Amino acid sequence: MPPARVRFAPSPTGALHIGGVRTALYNYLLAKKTNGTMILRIEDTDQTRYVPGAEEYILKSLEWVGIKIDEGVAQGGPHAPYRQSERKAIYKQYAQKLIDEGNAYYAFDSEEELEAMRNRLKATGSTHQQYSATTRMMMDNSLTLSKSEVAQKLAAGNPYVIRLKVPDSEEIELNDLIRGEVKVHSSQIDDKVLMKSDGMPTYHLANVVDDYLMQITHVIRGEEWLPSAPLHVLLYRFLGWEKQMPQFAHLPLLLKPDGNGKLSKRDADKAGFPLFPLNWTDPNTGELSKGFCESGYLPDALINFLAFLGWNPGTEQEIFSMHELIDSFTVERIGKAGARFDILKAQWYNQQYLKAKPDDELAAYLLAALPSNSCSKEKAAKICGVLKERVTFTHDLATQRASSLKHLPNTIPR
RNA sequence: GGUCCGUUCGUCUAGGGGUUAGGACACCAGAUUUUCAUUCUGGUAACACGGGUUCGAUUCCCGUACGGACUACCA
Repeated sequence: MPPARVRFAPSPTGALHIGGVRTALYNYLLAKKTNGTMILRIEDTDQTRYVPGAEEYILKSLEWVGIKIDEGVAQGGPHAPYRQSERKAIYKQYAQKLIDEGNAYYAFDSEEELEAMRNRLKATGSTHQQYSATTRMMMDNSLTLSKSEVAQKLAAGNPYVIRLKVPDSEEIELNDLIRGEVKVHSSQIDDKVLMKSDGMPTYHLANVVDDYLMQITHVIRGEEWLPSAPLHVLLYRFLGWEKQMPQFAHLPLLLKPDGNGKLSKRDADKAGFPLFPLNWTDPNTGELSKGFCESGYLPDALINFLAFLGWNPGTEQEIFSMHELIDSFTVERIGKAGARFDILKAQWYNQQYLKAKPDDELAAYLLAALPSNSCSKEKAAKICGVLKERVTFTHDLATQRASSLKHLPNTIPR
């Protein structure tokens, strides 16, 4: 397989969800498997949702779990900048091209007008209330306005968005590596906003432009993007990039441990397990969310557990180092169905990894929990050597000490 | 509501037209361990339902049910 160029493209709106870590992991595994490149791109086109510190948090989290970035905001690369807010001019240019070639148009409708349109449609019993081929000619845009009216509005600085002109009747097909052929009729897709009135692109435009420019070969992302994938196919076509279009792989979602639905912060809190790699304090609410790291999980155990949520090697081996994962990974073996998040299994993995760790490595965890200089390195390693058989979390090394030690042979230091 | 996606033990999953449907977590029982933990052995437990196709379907096709995602100037 030729070297893959893949990207993980989170938006800095808060802590990195564990599902995002898995998405990053699968991307990383494919990159390393093919001797390819792992790219980190920050999708910060929504200024209203920007959360300070989130980008640094994402970087630190990926580093902690052992996902190394080849190109990205921190290390740069041939396609810099890797932050979308710094690439505004690029998107504008392609949006213009789409307009010039008749594949996109200016729309001046206010929020109230859009709302009114939806209500009107709803009243007639229409199944979907969309800005689309059936409604666009009733709206305030460069398709309905004369050339001079449009020029005038533009010159006057009236707020506008740029919308994609979706063909009214056409079957759009795409081949997903996980799901096979997926077909969607263009009448089901609305005239998505490509450029917002603040001059920023939406995800749809930015993602297609960047993936093309950065020569991405595989787009591995969450299933929530599957419905809009045909729209992206349309964009590749209109931009003349169909031949360079990356291959798509839409990952099944991580589900709640009990019942159904997307795994959320709330479920994690309820069940008493972390949902983020590292501790995260929301800068707005001041609320602290626990991380796997601070909860006593080892990064390689977490990775092993996560890899197996939706993927398996087809053998009966359960314990895989990152290196082994890279060796045996293929996108073809990713499952189609969502996987429930079973924290008990994560704990089992953690215990297995803890047991397998060298004593002196474990000693660092114990020492960190003890008052400084209260215990020598050698002594700590010895204690860990005995304790590691009976603990699940790194912090158990310190807390289990007193209660367990009295049952142990006298040969080890107290 | 509409569109799309999905469905094998409680959970993660292997498998695939003819199998005792395999493994792991969890659970239960026993053994080892001066208690606990570890370890070992064994056990309970699954092809959502209905129609086709076929000599034969859990596996292929079509429906149904159920679940999920999407349906923003959010990603």
